[in-house]
Amino acid sequence: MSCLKEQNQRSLDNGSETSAVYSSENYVRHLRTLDVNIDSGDHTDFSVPGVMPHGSGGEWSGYSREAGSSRMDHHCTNYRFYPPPHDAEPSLPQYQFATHGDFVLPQSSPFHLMNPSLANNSHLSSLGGQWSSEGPVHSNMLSGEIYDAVASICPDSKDDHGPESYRKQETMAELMPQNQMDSSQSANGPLTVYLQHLDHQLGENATLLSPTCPLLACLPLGPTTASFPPTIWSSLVLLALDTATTTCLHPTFHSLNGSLWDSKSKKPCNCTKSQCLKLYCDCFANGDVCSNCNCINCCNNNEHESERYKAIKICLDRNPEAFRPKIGNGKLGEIKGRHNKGCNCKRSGCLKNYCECYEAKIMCSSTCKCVGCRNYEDSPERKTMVWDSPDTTFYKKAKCDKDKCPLSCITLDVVEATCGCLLAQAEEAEKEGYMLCQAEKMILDEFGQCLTQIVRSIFKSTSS
DNA sequence: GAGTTTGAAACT
DNA sequence: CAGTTTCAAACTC
Repeated sequence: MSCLKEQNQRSLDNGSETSAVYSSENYVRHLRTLDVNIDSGDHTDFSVPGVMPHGSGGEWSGYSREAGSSRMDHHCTNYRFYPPPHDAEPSLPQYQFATHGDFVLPQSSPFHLMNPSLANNSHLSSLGGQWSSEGPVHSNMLSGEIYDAVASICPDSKDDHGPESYRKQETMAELMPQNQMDSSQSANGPLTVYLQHLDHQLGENATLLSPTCPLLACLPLGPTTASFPPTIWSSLVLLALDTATTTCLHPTFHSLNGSLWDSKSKKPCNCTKSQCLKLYCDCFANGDVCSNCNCINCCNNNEHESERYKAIKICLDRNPEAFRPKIGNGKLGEIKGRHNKGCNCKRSGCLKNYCECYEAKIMCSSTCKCVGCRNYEDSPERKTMVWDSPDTTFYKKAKCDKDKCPLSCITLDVVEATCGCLLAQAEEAEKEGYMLCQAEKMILDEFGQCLTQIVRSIFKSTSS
């Protein structure tokens, strides 16, 4: 525990990019090496050491200690992560050290947490390292991994976690005594209320984890897994979500409770046919709701939450990285980045704003598949570009924007490290058998300490 | 401002 | 996965 905390602390201190991760994607990658088909159609379920399937209609296939094999049951779409049994020797090459670039957690997007497919793919991680038999190490997590990590803390992987127990599992609201629920809501603040409101809005049409309360249902709650108080789980997840959504993971993101960014500065869209619910719409693609736009039949607003979330889910199902910023960050301190996907320009020479690289004021890279590109380092045309000099508007603007937003130092690493600290605190509280209120206080205290350090860093960076 | 061009996203 | 269609922004006149 202390090691974990130290590690996260280091990450907070220096924003290290590499840290220990036991993630679902690593697990899935490993499964691929075992020729286990985990991407067969709409229904994906698998059963492997340490993984607890859950969902409706699925037969619990469990972990075969004898064979150590994986079996597919194509009935449900969800799975859960649990630490592998202590007596299960890691027969697999294990993997812990993962690096990744930036990712995006769309504004008010519970789907990242709810949709395990996000954890199945995307974000390449390097392999290597050792299996952590004592459970997962939570650090440097992606949003999907936060879900997995939260689920994986639960040390209880007994056989009584079959589908039946999950089917019978009540939602948090049903599970908790009313007084606890109330205090939980007030403690978790508007985000909880908002998400519950969303759950309610989605109702039976929701294609998420639970027909009743999708977000809350993704938590490992239930009569037989109650070793951890429900409010802790919810606090952790919601806190992680809240933390992520209120930081600068994406420059255009707005927090649920208000905008860190001036939405008025957002460029208005002019969509006519997409209802602003497809990635054609820049607002939607950037995780923004439309405001002051010129769009027609817009559904990308708070009045159409349900449609909006369904659209988000469709996009994420199609491409888990759909809302990832197209321009990845460069190295620390650099202004320029790199187009994650690369452009495919054919006629513009990548010297017009049709080109996403050019539009982002960056050079094309090996990732691009453009034809006749003139947007490269030594291109004569590029050398005359207005944004090529540090004295140009672009550079001035970039610096200005950075100065304007001291929160830009809240990087993904910092968010992840914070989440890691909170999870570590939760683990410790559980281990020590603290009462619910004590555990909550510990986590909140930890969060306060994290925030203090972040604020210190901000003051440090802005004063220098 | 209307029409054209362009390339990303969506679809088949 | 490649080809085609749809879409909205960028561009031109």
